[in-house]
Amino acid sequence: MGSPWKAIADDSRRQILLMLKDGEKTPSQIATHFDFTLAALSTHLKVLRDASLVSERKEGQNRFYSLNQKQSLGLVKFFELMWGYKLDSLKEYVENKEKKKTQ
Amino acid sequence: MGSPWKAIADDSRRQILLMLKDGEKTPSQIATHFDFTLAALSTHLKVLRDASLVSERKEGQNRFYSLNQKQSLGLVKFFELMWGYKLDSLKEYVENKEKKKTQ
DNA sequence: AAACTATTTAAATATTTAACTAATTACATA
DNA sequence: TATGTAATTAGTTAAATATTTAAATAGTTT
Repeated sequence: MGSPWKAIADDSRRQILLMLKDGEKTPSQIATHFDFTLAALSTHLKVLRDASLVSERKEGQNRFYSLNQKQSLGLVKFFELMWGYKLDSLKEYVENKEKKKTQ
Repeated sequence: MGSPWKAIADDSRRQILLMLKDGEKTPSQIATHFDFTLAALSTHLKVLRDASLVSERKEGQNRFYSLNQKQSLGLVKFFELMWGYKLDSLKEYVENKEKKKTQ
């Protein structure tokens, strides 16, 4: 499996992930938002797939890509680890954001 | 400022960050845990510094590096964004972990 | 001041990565 | 079956990155 950290390090690939948060999309749909070729996008999708950050579903001549949330949750584990298993910082951060939202 | 995503994409640099979670360390101390040279470590630290993931404190002939938590919290914002501002997944994840800890 | 210690910076090299064009695969439809 | 469409794979090139050795900087000690 490819490194999810390397996968997520690229600006375009992070944009792709954000693009998928509202539901699955085909490479052609995603490609319209970028300047580079479909071939380049295809390689980006491969990197994300190899890192298990996205899943691919085939339907006829189309392929649908969607977020694979589990793997990205795994990345948060690192931050958790970095903050000493305490989780306090992360939790406070999350709850703070939540307050802001409901204000 | 350098990209914190690129900074954190490297395995060695993530290890360095974890090494710092218990408190500040000098480059020489950190270097003992790696196979590469002190010069290589110095460049890794520069990348982390440029990404504001660590801070440097000078004292005599030593330099002490420490975690800069604020910036790494910023990275979590991306995951939050990816999960649709809902925060539910992240929150559930955090609380789940917390439960496990106290079990 | 000379020698030593801690660390960074510079220059060179090797590896990895991102992008392109062109070719290929796979499916759909006329 | 020929043509079109969707997407990937291959081969190439250019740029970025990681590492090394050697030199430089800065502070300490004798």
